[in-house]
Formats: sequence, structure tokens, C-alpha cells
Amino acid sequence: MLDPKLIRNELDYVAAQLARRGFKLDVAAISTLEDQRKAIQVETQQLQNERNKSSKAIGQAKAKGEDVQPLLDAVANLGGKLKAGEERLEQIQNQLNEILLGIPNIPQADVPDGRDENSNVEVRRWGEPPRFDFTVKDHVDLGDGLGYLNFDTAVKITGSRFSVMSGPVARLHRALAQFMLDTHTREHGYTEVYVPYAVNSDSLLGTGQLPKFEADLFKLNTDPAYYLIPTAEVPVTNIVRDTIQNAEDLPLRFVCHTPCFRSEAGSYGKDTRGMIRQHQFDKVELVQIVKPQDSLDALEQLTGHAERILQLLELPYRTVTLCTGDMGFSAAKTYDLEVWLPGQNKYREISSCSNFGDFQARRLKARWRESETAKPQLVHTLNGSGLAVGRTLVAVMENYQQAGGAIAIPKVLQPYMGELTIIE
RNA sequence: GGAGAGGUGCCUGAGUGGCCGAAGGGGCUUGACUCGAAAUCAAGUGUGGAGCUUGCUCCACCGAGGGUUCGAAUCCCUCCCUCUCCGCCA
Repeated sequence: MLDPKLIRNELDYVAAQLARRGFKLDVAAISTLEDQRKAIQVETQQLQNERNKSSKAIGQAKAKGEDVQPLLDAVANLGGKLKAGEERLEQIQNQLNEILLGIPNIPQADVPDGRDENSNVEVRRWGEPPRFDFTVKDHVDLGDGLGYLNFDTAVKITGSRFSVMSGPVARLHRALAQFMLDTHTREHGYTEVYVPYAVNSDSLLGTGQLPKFEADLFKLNTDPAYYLIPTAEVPVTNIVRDTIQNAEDLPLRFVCHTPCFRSEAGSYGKDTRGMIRQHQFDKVELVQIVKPQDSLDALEQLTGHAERILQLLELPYRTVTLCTGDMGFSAAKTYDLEVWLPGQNKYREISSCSNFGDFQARRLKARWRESETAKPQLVHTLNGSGLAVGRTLVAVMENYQQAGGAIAIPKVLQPYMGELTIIE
């Protein structure tokens, strides 16, 4: 959520910034509602003040044993007016709030303008796409040939967009997650956390998935409703919801391995083959809670932590800055990491690292205090995939494939595979 | 799932209709004392919001949401959470 005061005082500026990412702010509606809000709030608070004073007077008169009937008569019709005012105020504040919750974050100044992914800017490349002296297979054919990756069985068990792995491929998948967790905890200073895979609506509101993107979520039939997490970002970032952190405890760095569940509504034609776009996939997520002045550096650092995994796995990738039109709802700036997939002969997203500024923190009421006596202020939140495990498995299979359809094991994973060097 | 007890500020703990944004104690901050520390003494110490003459005034918040009342932390209803016991269970 943007700062309501900023919207109130700099409405045109906010509208211009949001226009950069293709969001049309309804300036007229907001300023009309804002005028109404102001008038009614002042009026209502005045009535409340009147009521409080009268009630106090009645109490005092009663204590002295005086006749309170005249005082009661005087406030007789105050109640109705007050109630009407409070109801109107609540109604208008709800309307304003609904609009506010639907407004995306303002892009950082250095984010390139653009409508869609075509305007994303490549900032660096690492590694060389491998050359093969045979016809390359994609991970579906490789998995099929080996017999360790199966989509038909998953369709029987559940439906489309799920997968079944077995044997060494299942182990490789597990090894990847272990390797990522170990690297981030041992080398990058993250604290491993284990969290619920189902969350309540407050948590989703806090990180920005609700109210706008309910269609992308799996909703459980509980009362109140729980939702399967679409990313560990939700439970992990919500660790600091409704808290005030001490300055010396920041930054907080969490790493978390969870399954992620996405209904992928509205992407029916996309990536229907293979493991690229699934309803269920594993991800190792990095989350940082930092002081506002540190968030720009933290994004560079966090992106580097995610890149490090690709480098250690020796997977070629490139880093792109998302343009204003391609960024997620809550992000102020996002780097995507795109790994080389020989099966598709192109780079595909494997990680997304974002700085959210105080956008999530305001929804989360996540704050910190400079010193004992200082006022609490909002933290900044960041997160990034470090990495998407399923897509990393795809990348390893396709980049490490051998002539006969076997798959070599990256060196850093061999300790996790009982020193196995090849899957065949 | 069944039975019972509870949810108050950073912590502890009082408050059962008005003088309560909330006693007392602890903690913390500042000052005094001290060579310094401890002890002692004094003062201060929640969050969010609104308005304007930016320093003041006002509003809201005692798990959440409703209700009763001129007035609710206090009474009523619903929900959530915690604890104890029983049942079931990885």
C-alpha cells in the first residue's frame, strides 16, 4: 500500500508514477472521496467530542446527586446523528481503502519504462550456453527416456500441471533444495525457517496477493478460509507482521524451502509441456527485512545470492531488470534471473528478486525503531527465489544431458547424491 | 471432537458501568547523588488517525467484530486465540 498521505498531498505525482507501469489512477474518484472523507471525519469527531463531554458531565452530576434529566434531554438526539455520521465515514473509508489496496507500488526511479517483457533490460550474462554434437532433448523427453519423470501418472492422481518424479531424479530434486539451503545458510548468512504451507487472508493481504489476485490461489474449504501458499514469501514475510524490530536486530535474513501452489488461472495456453509451469512446485525463498536506507544495496546483494547458486551449478544465465510494465504488483524494482534451457534454446525465468520498499511493510504494520525513544517507522522488505527448485532441475537435466540421454550430476551436487556422477 | 479457565500497555498485574488510555510493581530513558557502578530519589515512558494558527486541540484503540447505554476495559451476542483435562492421531 502506498502512503495515504502521499496520495492525498501529491495525487498528480503519484498518478504520473503509476502511469509509468501502465496503471491508471482514478484521480477524480479519489479526490472526491477524499474531500468527503475530510468533511465527514471532522464532523463526526466533533460529534464524538460533544458526546464524550456530555457523558462526562452526566456522570459528574450523578455523583453529586443532581437531577440529570435535563442533561439527558440535551443529548437525546445526538446519538442518531452520531451513528449516521460514523456509518457514512466508515463507508467512505472502506471505499478509499479498497481503492488504496488495489493500487500497485510506485516503480523505483532507475526502473526502465515499458509495457511488457520486451522492454526488460539485460544487465549481465554469466556462462556460455553449452554446445552439443547431438540432437538435444528437452527435460520431458529426457525424463521419459530415463523413466524417472512422469506426467501421465500425475494426471491420473490429480490432474494436469502436476508431476511425479522417482529414483535418482527425485533425489536430484531433493539434493538441489538441500544444496541451496546449505549455501544460503552457511555462506550468505540466512537463517533457515520452517513455516505453515496454508495461510490466512490477513497474511495474503499483507504481502499483496489479496484482495486483487485471489484467482491465482488455491483456497481451502475452512472457516475462516485458509489458502495454500503461492510462495514462501507470504508466510516468511508475515513473520514480522504487527511487530516493531529493534535497530540492532536488522537486517533479518530468512531462507525457506517450501512447496508453492498456484492455480495459474489465465495461463491455460502457456508452457503446457513439462515442469515449467506447474500447480505445485518447490522453491527456496530468500527474504530480507531491512532498514529503509539499506534496501537498495540489499536488492543487489540478494540477487547476487541467488546468482551464486546458478554459478555453483555452472548453469548459464542472464540477469534482467524488469521494466515498469512487467513488474509484480507490490514491487518497486525487480531483477529476474533467466537460466539457459537447451531444450527451448532460450533463457527462461528461474528467479525473481524484488525490493518492495515500504509497500508491504505498510500493509503488514512491520516496523522498526531507531532507538528507545524514537518513533517506530516502516521497514523495507525484499525477497527472491534462490531458486525455483523445479525449474533448476529442468535446467540441470537439459544442460547436463549426454549423447545417450543420460544426465551428468553437477560437481557441487555429487555429495548430496551419494557421490553419484551420472543418471542413466 | 468434548469439558473447564482465561485473553488488559515492553513484562507483571489491578480494574466489573462514569473521575480509566488505564492503579501498583518491574523494565527502559533522562536528571540528582557517586571517582565510577550499585542502591536511593525525581521526572518521563503505548499505537494509530484527524484538523489547523506546527504547537496545540480533538478522535479511536484493553483478542476481533457486533449489540445495550447519555456513557463500556467493565454488561450481552458471535468469532478467534491461549492454557488444563478427556478422546483421537503423524
